This record gives sequence, structure tokens and C-alpha cells, in this order.
Amino acid sequence: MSTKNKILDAADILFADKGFNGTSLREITSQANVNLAAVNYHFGSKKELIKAVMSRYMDELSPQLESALLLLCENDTKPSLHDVFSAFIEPLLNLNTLKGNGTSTFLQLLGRGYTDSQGFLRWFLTTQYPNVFTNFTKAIKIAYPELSAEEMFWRLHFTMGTIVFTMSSTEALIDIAQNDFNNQLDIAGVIERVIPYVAAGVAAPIPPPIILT
Amino acid sequence: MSTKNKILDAADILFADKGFNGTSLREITSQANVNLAAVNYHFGSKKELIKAVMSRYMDELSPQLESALLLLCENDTKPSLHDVFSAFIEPLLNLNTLKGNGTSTFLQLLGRGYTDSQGFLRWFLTTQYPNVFTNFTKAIKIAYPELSAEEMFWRLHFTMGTIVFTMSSTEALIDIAQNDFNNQLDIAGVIERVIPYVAAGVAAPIPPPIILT
DNA sequence: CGTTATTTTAAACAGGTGTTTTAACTTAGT
DNA sequence: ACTAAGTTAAAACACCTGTTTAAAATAACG
Repeated sequence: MSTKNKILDAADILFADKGFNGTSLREITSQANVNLAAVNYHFGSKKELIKAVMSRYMDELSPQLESALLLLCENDTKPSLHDVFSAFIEPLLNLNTLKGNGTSTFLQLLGRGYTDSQGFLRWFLTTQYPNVFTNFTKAIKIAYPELSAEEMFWRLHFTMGTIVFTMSSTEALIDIAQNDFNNQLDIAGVIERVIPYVAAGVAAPIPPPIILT
Repeated sequence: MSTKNKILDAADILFADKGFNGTSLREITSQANVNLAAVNYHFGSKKELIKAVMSRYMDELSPQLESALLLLCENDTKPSLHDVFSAFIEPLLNLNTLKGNGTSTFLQLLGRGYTDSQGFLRWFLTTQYPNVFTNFTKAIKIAYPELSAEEMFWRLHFTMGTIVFTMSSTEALIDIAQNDFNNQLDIAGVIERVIPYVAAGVAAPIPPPIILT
């Protein structure tokens, strides 16, 4: 395997586990059995390495999400919210088949990107991959046309928060759940539980207008 | 104001904004106009400072949450899920009256605690303030008795994720919302929007048992 | 007043950070 | 085989980290 990929693989796991700020280049290079200077030689800087780790996922995911949502919109039967979220999440699960634990680290990384590094990664994703967001919005608009654009904006971000936050602390939660309920459960199981939750949240009745007192 | 409080106030804002790992003691002490060594003199270490910042909120919040939820459980009319969440969130909003931006920074700090520092803060909170969690669970059990303990466990953590994640990026989201929909909105407004969302999520119909293929 | 405590200050400590440099090594291309 | 480009290696760079030290300043109290 090439040095570049060895670095990407090690960085992937360490970034997800300890955050971008919390992981040093020396940890990455020693985990990858590679010289320290190799990071700056192949990627230029730590910031560019972070972008590269995320791009590896997004470049594969973005077109899959686009086609899955497009298919849903062009269907003759109106999709339910549950359908929309399932279509969105299926490509995420497919990452697992290509790479062990792919889904979990990607969503963890996404969570890190929102909280670490003052949101520079959020900027990177929304500017480099804007279609993902707009297509998703379009599909939901079909499934739940009564929802105003503003209300939808907020509920989408609530949903983003639920998924990202859950995934970034998944291992800890699974540990607790196995202790308390001794029920075998993996990431896919957690995702299957979170879909009804977010679908119900997005589908919640429109609240009465807020009265300013 | 005492040196100790000047440090706590500065650390509060900086920790919320840049995370625990992302904030250096030198940033805190220069923001507080205080000597660097004062942190170690008054608190012992950075870790203890983090605990002190969180305790300041939790010591005030914990009894308020307890009484609000207790009142709800002892009421003769069965509370709805919306009632439970409102009772939980009202004390959070009251932090604002005591301290400017108290609610937002506290929830941001909570979010940091889940992702930064490999969950040592989560351990600190769950061991030091266990009542908060158990009382909340009890109230929901009354409002929605059909939900199994395990399902409730997950939905509570999804809810936690929604709130914490939303609050840790609230300013950014409010900025976007004001640009796109030019609608005046503050933190309280966001909270009023998130309550129906999480209430519907927790109240979602119980999903069919997962079939392992 | 003088004498303790308590607190603040500046300086240094040992160790970690991302990045750069310079030389050695490997790999193609002709 | 020789040169040129590409890659790896060890060492040093300048800077930042949390923490400690020891002296100076302030406060408290008899």
C-alpha cells in the first residue's frame, strides 16, 4: 500500500477517535509506520490532510446520494419521510461493505468537523458538496409539502445534530446499552433506531406561532 | 471581582467557543487579565478548572430540575411528553436571567464535554449528578409508559444529541436563518422550535423488531 | 507597628506541536 | 549505466503547551 493511503487510513481512525485537534501528526505517522515528514510532503499541511480524509468519503458518497434521492423524487408514488431518510442512509451503510467500519468513522468525522476547528470543515463541505443538502431538501419538500421552508431548515439541522452527535459517541452508547440491556447491537442497529426518531421529529405537527410576551 | 471568578468567566466563554482542548490557559488568563499561574494556584490543574466551570452550572441546575420534574410526576393529570420537555428546559432558560448567555454557553459546554477529552466530562456529570438523568427517565415513563426501557434509553440520547448539537452551533444557524428568512430569532426561539421536534421523536411509534438477514 | 498568611508576579521548566531542511535513498527513462 | 525525478529519512526549527519555582507584593491579625 502506498504511503499516502497508509497515512489516510491511520488519520481516518485517529481523527474519528480523538478529534482533529486531539490527534498529532506523530501519532498518525507512527500508527501508519511512516516517517513524520511524509504528511507534509504528500499533503502539504495538517489542514489539507483533514480535507483529504473527508474528500475520500464525500467523493464517493455525493453521487450516490444524488441518484438515490433523484430516484425517489421521480417515483410516481409520493415518498414518505421514512423513505427519504432511508434513501439517505442506505449509501452510508454501503460504505461498510467497501471498508470495514467505514460508516462509523465517517459520521464520527462529520461530528468532529462540526465542533472542532471552528467550523472550517462545515464550510468546506457545504461549499464543495452543496448538492447533497439541496437534493435532500427537495425530497423532503415532496414528502411533507405543508412544512414551511424555515421550519424545514430548522428540522433538518436538528436531524443533522441527532445523527452526527449520536454517531460521534456511538461506541460509548453501545457499551452502556449492552451492559444495561445485554442486547447485541451494532452501528446499523443504532441507525435503524434513529430513523423512526428523526422521521417523527421532522413530521411533527407545525407548532402554533410564537407569541412574544 | 475575585481572580477565581474572572478565570471562571473567561474560561466559560472560551471553552464553549473553542472547546476544552482548543483553549489554552494563556488565552484564558490574558482574557481574564490575570496571571498565568493563577489557574494552577486556584484550581490545581486545567482539568479541575473544567470541572469547576461545569459545576457552577450543575450545582444550580440540578435541584431546579429535580423539583420541576417531581412536581410534574406528583400532578394528578398525566403529563404529556411536551410537558416533560418543557419542564426540563425551563430551568435552562432561567440561566439567562442570572447570567448573560448562560443557557447557550452551558449547552455548548455540554456538547464539548461529550466530544472533547474522551468523555471524562461525561463520566464526571453522570457520577456527580445522577439524579438529573433518573428523574427525567421517570417522568417520561409516566408520560409514555408503552416505551420499553431500552427504546427510551436510545431516544433520550438522541434527544440529548439534538439539543446539545443544536446549541453548540446556534449562533451560526441563527445567522443563516436570519439571512434566508429574515426572521428575528433568539435562543429561546430555537428552543421553542426544538421542543416539538424532540417530543415527536420520543413519541414516535415503536418500530417493528429488527430482522437480522 | 511587626509578623504571619495569602495572593500575585515573572521566569523558567520539560515536553509536545506543525513545519522545514538537508541529505540519503529508491525508482524511472533513455 | 547514468542522470533526473520522486520519495523517504533523521534532525533541527521555532513555537506553544501545562506546570512549577521562587521572589515580590498584598492582606489579615494580634
